[in-house]
Amino acid sequence: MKQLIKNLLCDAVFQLQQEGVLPKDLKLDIRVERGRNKELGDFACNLALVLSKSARCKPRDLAEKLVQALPESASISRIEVAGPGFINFFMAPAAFQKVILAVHEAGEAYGRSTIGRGRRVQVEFVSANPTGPLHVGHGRGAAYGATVADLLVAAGFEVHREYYVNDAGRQMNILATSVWLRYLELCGEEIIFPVSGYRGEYIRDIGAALKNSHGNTFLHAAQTVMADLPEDAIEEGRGDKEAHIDGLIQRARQLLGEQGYRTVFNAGLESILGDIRKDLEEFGVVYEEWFSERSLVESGLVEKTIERLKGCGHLYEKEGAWWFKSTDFGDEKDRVVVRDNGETTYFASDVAYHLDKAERGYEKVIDVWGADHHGYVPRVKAALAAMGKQPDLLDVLLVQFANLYRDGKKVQMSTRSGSFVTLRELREEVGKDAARFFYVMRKCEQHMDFDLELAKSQSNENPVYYVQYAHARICSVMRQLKERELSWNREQGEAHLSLLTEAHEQALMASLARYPELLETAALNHEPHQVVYYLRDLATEFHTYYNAHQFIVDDEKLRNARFSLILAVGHVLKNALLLLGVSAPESM
RNA sequence: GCGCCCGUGGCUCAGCUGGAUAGAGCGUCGCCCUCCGGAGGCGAAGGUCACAGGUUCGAAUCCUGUCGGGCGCGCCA
Repeated sequence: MKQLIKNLLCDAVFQLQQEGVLPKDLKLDIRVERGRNKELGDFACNLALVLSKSARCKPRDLAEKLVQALPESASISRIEVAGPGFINFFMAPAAFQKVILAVHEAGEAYGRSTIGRGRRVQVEFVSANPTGPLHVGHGRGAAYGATVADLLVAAGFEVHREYYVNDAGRQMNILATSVWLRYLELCGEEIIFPVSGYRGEYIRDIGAALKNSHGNTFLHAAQTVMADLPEDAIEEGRGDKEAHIDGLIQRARQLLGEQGYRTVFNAGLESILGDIRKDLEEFGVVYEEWFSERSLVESGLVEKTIERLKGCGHLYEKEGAWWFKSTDFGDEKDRVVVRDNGETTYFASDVAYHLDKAERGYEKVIDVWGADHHGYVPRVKAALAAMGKQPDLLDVLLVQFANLYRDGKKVQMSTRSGSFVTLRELREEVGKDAARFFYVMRKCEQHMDFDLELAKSQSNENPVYYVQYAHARICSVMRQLKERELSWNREQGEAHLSLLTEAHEQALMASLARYPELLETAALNHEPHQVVYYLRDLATEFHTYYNAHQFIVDDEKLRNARFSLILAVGHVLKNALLLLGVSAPESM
């Protein structure tokens, strides 16, 4: 409908250009908007205000001329000039009625578009270190990233969802060592667990599994393990916990050998990654690819990338380390890629990873990161630029933290004390539907307060239930129809849509017509929250209609027409809910 | 100190990329089924859009500054 109006306006502008009212060299960007309220029409256009300068006449006068020049259209019943020079369009009722046909025709595909024209987009999200279970902070990134990806699919893009697995580097070695130490404990050794180790209960479980599968293969006496290590910082102001843990890692490698160490390491990695995978799957989040950092290192791609940067003269050596001159590309300081001990940094892997992404031929690469990583954006873009890639290829979407509230009080969380709420616990407490819905309710750059009580409450305060209830209610009415031994006659209903003249019915049809546009903007702007707001609006309009009118009426034609409408509403509610990863129950 | 994000009714947030009287939900108050699920609906009260300038026909929206909150500024990942 928008497009129709745009076309008409385009014709009008062309005609005025012929008449010399408007200059010929216009850069046209015709914007058609939905009217704020019924009196201002269904659509409005500010074209006259925008063009008044180049036409050298008052906006209102130009608006009148444009209206005169507009071709006739059966879809439009009335056109008005209002306010400072807006052109308001009132659609003919029949134009909205067609929407119902479109919904039934397209079914689950209604609202989807081809605007993406099959262009390939990569979306990387969550990518949490596999050193422990996902917590509620990751949950928001998961829900947001998954929904953005699904929205892009709905908009006709070809989407590649990816999880970057940080399975290389120091943190993973700390994990492997932690697992080994717990294993040793289970073998009866007395271990003083390092301050910097991973202390979660799940590490013990992995250690136990390791003992089950490998017996005493990795057993070494505690004295041997702990001998001559830098002192740990168990007490305040003494020792060096970092040096201690690094010493332990070295010791593990020594005593276990390459083979054995790898086995312990993989036991930890696979267990935790498997858990994360399952967790996300249960959350309705799936990936095309789990991309391993280790594979990047082992394939030599990291090294190649460093050589490439060196070759371009973007690296220099200082104090034994190799630095990337990211300040040449807008970063605030240069970054180390190879440490003085010869190891490459996490950043080096990430540069290689993003180079790889850039060379895979995506139209767009989207990274969803926690907002605490925002300082990281300039250096990655700098690296892309240095390697001759378009930095704009990469869009980094930063997701702010979510604070949990219980009984009006903030739930304190800290990784250090291990007192963080996991995503799994959240799902178990409030359910997948509420969690997915609540997470995308706010735009991503907005700090979010996640009210646990509200998410759990089965009442009108809970927006998830409110929307789901609308869907269930429609299904219920349908069941009711059958109980009265009636059925919906689609053909008759669609033949008599002109009977839908009530204001509530008009409003619903207008909302259904708006859905495709909504999906499009939500997808292109990466704004799932738009869908949430739309859902609530549509549900409200339906509930209002429900309270005001009977659907199961004696007049057969009207009844079928009304069912055509509410079933269309049901379809759209379901489509939108599923897009958010929320179920659309038939009864509650 | 520097950088990024945020600041809209008591609370939580929208506001369609500069438009016509700033909107929802919750909470508060008052109403509505002998009728398809009251997990619903209708109505009322409640706002200097943090503050001060600027850009223009027009600013909650763009620019500058101030104040307040969050986050980040490692040869950690």
